[in-house]
Amino acid sequence: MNLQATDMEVRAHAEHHASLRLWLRLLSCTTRIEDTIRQRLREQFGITLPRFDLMAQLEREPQGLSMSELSRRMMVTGGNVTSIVDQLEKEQLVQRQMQASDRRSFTVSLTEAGRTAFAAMAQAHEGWVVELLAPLAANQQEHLQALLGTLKSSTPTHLKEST
Amino acid sequence: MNLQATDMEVRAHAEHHASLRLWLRLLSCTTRIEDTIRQRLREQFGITLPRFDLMAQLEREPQGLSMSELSRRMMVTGGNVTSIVDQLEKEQLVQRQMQASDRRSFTVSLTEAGRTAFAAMAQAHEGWVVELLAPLAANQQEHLQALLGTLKSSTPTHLKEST
DNA sequence: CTTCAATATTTTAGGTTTGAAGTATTTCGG
DNA sequence: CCGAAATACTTCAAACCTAAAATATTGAAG
Repeated sequence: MNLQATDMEVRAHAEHHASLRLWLRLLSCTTRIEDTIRQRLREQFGITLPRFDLMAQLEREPQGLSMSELSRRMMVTGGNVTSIVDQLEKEQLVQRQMQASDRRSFTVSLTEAGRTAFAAMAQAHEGWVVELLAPLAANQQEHLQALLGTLKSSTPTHLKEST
Repeated sequence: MNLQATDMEVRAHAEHHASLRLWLRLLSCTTRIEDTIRQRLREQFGITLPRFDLMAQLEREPQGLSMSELSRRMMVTGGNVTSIVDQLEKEQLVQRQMQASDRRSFTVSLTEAGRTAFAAMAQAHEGWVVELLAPLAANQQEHLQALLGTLKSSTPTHLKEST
C-alpha cells in the first residue's frame, strides 16, 4: 500500500465520520424544533402534533383527501392514519364522505368546526416556526433550503413531499 | 399606512412562508433518512432504531451511563429509557450495575455480547449514513453542518447533543 | 361471467413515546 | 437529628407508529 492510498483511506474515514456527525446534528435540530412545537400545541391548544399535521394536510385540499393519499403525504402507515382520523372524527373536526364511484374509498375533509379551529392553530404554528428558525438570517435559510433540496432529490423516493 | 410599510409587510409574509417551507423540508429530509435506516436495521439486524440508538450511546461510554444521562442524550423521557433498557437487558445486550455511592442510581453498559453485536451494526449504519448523505459533496456537507450549528446554538436548549 | 390480481381501508400485535403520578433515596437547612 | 425539597428511577394510561394479516371492492383476463 503506497502513501497515496493511505491518504485516501484516511480522508475517506474522516469524511465518513463527518457524515455521521452531520446526520446526528440534522436529527437533533429537527427533534428539538419538533418537540417545542409539540409541547406548545399541547399546552396552548390541547392537540397533538400528528392530529395537527393531518388537519394541515386537509386544510390545503378543501375537496378532501383519501386515506391512502393522507398516508402518503404524512409519510406514515395507513393503519396510523385510520386511528388519527377516528380520533378527529369523534371530535367532529373532520368527516368521512363516501364516494359514489368507488365503495372501497372515501374522502376525509375538515368540518366547519375543524376549519375554524385549525385557522387559529396554524397562525400560532407559523409564528413558532419563524421564531425557531430565526437564528438563521433569510439568506442562510435560502441556502439551507437549497442544500436540503439537493439532499431530498436524490434520496430513495419513498414518499412525496407536499410542498 | 404608507408604501414602505406595505412593502415590509409583504416581505415579512413572504419570509414567514419561506420559513414554513424550510421547516417542512427539514422535517421530510430527516424523516426519510430515518425511515430508511429504521427499515434496514430491522431487515438486516432484526433490531429497532431506538434500541440501536441506546446501544450507540453506551458504546461511546465504556464505563456506562445512568438512566437520566441516557434520557438526556437520547432526548426522550425517562420512562421511555426504562422500557428500552428492559428489553435490551432481557436480550442480554446491556446490563444494569448498582452503584455503591447512590442506591437510587445505577449505570447501564453494554455486555460483551452487546459490544460484539453493536460493532457489526454500527459499521453498516455508518455506511448507510454516508450513502444517504452522498447527494451532497463534502464541502456542501460542511456548509450544512455549519448552518445547522447556527440553528442549534440558539434553539431552546432542552437537551444536549453528545457530539 | 368468473376468477384472480390489484387497490383501499381496517384490524391486530408489538414497540415506542409522552406526561404525569408514584416510590425510594439523598441532601440540606434548621 | 428531622423534615422538606430535590433527585433517580419506575409505573401508568393514552396516543402514536409500524409491519403484517384480514376484509371488501374493483378491474381485467380468459
